[in-house]
Amino acid sequence: MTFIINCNIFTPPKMGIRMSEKRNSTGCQICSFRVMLFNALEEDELYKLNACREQFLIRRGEVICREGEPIESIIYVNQGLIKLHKRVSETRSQIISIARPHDFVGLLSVFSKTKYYYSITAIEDSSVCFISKECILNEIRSNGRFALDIITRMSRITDDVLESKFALSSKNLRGRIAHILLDFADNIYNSNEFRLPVSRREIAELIDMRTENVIRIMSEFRKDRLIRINGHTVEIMNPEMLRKISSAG
Amino acid sequence: MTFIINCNIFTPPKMGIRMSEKRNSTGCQICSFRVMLFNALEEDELYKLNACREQFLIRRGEVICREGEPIESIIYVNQGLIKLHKRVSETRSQIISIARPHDFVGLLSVFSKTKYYYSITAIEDSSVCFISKECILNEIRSNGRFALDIITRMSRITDDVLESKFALSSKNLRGRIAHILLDFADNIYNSNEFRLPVSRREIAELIDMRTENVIRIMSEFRKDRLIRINGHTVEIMNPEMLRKISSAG
DNA sequence: GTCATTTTATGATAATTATCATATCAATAA
DNA sequence: TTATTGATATGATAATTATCATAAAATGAC
Repeated sequence: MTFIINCNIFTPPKMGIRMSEKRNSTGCQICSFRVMLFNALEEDELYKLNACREQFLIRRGEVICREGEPIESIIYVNQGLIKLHKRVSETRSQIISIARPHDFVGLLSVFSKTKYYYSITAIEDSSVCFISKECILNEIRSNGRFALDIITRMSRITDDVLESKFALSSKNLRGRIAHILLDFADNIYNSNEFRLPVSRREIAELIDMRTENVIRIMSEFRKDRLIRINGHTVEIMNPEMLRKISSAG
Repeated sequence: MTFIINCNIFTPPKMGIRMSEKRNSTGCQICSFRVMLFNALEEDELYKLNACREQFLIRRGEVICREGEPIESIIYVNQGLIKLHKRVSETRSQIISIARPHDFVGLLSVFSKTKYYYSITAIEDSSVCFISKECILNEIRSNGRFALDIITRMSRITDDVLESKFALSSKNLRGRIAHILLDFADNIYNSNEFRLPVSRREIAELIDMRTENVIRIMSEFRKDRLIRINGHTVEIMNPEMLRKISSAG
């Protein structure tokens, strides 16, 4: 519990699960983070890093870390979706990215900065691991294979954010909506039917649009039978056309 | 010369300078890349990495690497300015970033990808060092302090690109011009008077605008006495107002 | 279940930005 | 030096997007 004090987790009662059996093979199986590290670490290194790790259940809407807070952990998503977001003005925010299962939460700036320049909030009920940044830095210093693995994995996250951002900036509004719907379908849910985890406002914040226009264009897509909307569930009916709209954008 | 074959450098005659005296202290002084590494490497590691390095003079406008080419080097700028750019359509390109002296050229994707997803071109006559990616990866594997240094330095570049991109996307057109002029003044030239190294079209590609609007707004800023333009030289006459325009964006 | 707040939906209007057109100037190559 | 191309400049118009307004539906707290 030593590092968790510096991160504001609000909901009492805390539903944290302390991994009390550090060598328990049952724990080993259910924790994808541990599995992920398996290749780059020796058993004792795995043990050492695991000792710096805490796993928590986070409720939908809970703020995990706020902009300006010191970065003392690397956060990994076992389950759920997490948004990185930044306030732009009194009334506007941007969502930088959505971290999905088996992603690290955050960008590589966690290594070059001491404070978060964004906030982190759970979009849906999630299970995350907090790993002490200091422990990771120590491991990097003494294990180059681990260093490379971390660079590769975390740079992939940052790359995706960057590529998506550049792609979106050359699209018109319809192209952006098409892009984000296809992203959800192809990269998060692997299905053309999914429960949209974010509101129209959050979509707007993710793709740099006004909420009204998100609402409007999704209605239009529904009217044109490109998608079907039933409550929070969206089904893509015409993926080819959506792809065309996205790339023409 | 073994790794340079895989990167298209076109201009004959090649003005490359081969660092023939690998332990020559004169060479050590003029190469900022070598100075940069000093803290993280032992002498023999420095020697080893230096053996994988080639320094070149690149002419303004020369393409250093093209989108789709394999990534086999890490590129470092000793002198000059280098743009990372990507074609969006037949007629449109985006400039991802401009690398300045003492920067690495490229993003952290060089570690997670095998091919460049952007092209690299010299904006002005430049001196760059190509360091074999394989050598760097080997060094990372065996030297955690170096790994950490590389992560930190290269992630800073990627961070800057990301932060700038997000900042720009919430600004209007005037705010973007103000932002980029201040960026040149504060972060590249450290002076309110500088020779603009890029055309209006390139500025447009850098900040997601149409060329005509870049021209128009710079003319307007000149008419309003916020800047003075004389040939390629720009002088910021009213930095406070530019800052206000940039943040109001 | 009630109530307050937020979200979704739609219409109208205003502002911003892109596109098209024309002309002049500057840079480059032969 | 000359011809060509690209860059800069400006005007007019069209398209896109934001903003403002109103209303209905959904959500969350008590």
